[in-house]
Amino acid sequence: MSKIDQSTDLKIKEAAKRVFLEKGFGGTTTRDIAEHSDTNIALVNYYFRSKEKLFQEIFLESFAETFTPITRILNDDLPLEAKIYKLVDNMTELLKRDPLLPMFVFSEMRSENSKMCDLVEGLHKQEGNAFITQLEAEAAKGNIRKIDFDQIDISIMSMVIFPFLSMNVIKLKKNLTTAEFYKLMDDRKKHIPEMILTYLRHPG
Amino acid sequence: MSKIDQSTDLKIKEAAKRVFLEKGFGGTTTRDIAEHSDTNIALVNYYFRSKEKLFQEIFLESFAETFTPITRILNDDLPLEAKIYKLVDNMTELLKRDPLLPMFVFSEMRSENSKMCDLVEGLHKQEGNAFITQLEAEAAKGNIRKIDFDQIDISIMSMVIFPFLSMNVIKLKKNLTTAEFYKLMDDRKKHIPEMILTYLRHPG
DNA sequence: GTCTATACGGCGATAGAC
DNA sequence: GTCTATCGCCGTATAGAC
Repeated sequence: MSKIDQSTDLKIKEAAKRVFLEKGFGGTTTRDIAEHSDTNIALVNYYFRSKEKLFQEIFLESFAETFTPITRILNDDLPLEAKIYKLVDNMTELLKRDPLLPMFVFSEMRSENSKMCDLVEGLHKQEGNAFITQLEAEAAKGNIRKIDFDQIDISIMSMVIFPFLSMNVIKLKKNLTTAEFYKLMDDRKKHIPEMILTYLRHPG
Repeated sequence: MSKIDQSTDLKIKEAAKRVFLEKGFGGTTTRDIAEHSDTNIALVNYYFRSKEKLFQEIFLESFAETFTPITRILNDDLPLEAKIYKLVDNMTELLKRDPLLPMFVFSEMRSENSKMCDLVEGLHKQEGNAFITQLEAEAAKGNIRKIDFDQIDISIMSMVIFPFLSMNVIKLKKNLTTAEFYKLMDDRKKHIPEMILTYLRHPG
């Protein structure tokens, strides 16, 4: 289907996603969405009943879009080293395509009593974490040091995702163009796994 | 000065900061601020002329509050290992006191053409980075491996700050209370420097 | 399904009394 | 400096014609 004559509801949803990702729920108006989708306010409400409903739909999709690839790779049947390289590579590519995605998700979950927290809570009640299990198995075999592997989990996600959240600060501080920033992110595909693996393999 | 009878402008500013940090600019109303400061809308506008002006004042202070401690420690005259430990420790304590600070700063700078980006740009035009210089000196002496040290800079900040940005997601995923989460953050005061130093000292 | 017109409330901001 | 009352605008949402 061509981008021009796609169905109205899809046109609205895609425009809404763009605007919500940039400005968040509070900063976005239904008028914004109507204009960006080349429709009008009445149509937005016709298809999605309210700004709130439209937002929730997009938020949940964005949340899944952010975390499904991670979960999938973490549960893949791959040797530790390959898994870490693959995880960092895939996540980085995802974030390069959609750099505003994590800021959108996290900033809408900033408040502990945010509706989004409740919304997400229903989704994934501990869908298991094969990665932690795998690390523990390697540690039992004596291949890596034995530590609290939640820290490793958190550290990998931090090093991959945070630079995109703080993209504008980094660009200002280090005086980078967008292209240079992305180059730096590409270099991290080697840097991050090397750091993690060096640490894990080094005797505690 | 007691918290009860502090000056009106301060009362408003502190309340505004609390509300802005939780809900951002778009999610906050002048009425919110008036209620939380136990005053009224007229007074808010009397002291700060507009919601926008009040916000900018608070944003700039929050930005400084976030990055001044970092810059100060990075420019301290300390051996590498001690500097990294101190940096991680101080930052973690700052974030435990004020966990919403980084989300506030980064989410208001999410858009490349955000007014906040321009505002910040005027502040610190490359105030020098003694930390990178120090790393390069150590590398020249052969004490640590020679790499792009911007990556180290970014990785440390990521590992310290990101967990607080994603606090609510982590708490959901790992089923943690706030106290347990903070305990995890305390443990990172050892984990992060160990990871960084192990990597740096390991021959490339 | 799509549009125009409009209802209705909440928003930021100010006027004017005290 | 502080308050009440109010203005004018813009937000979401809907009614009703086509």
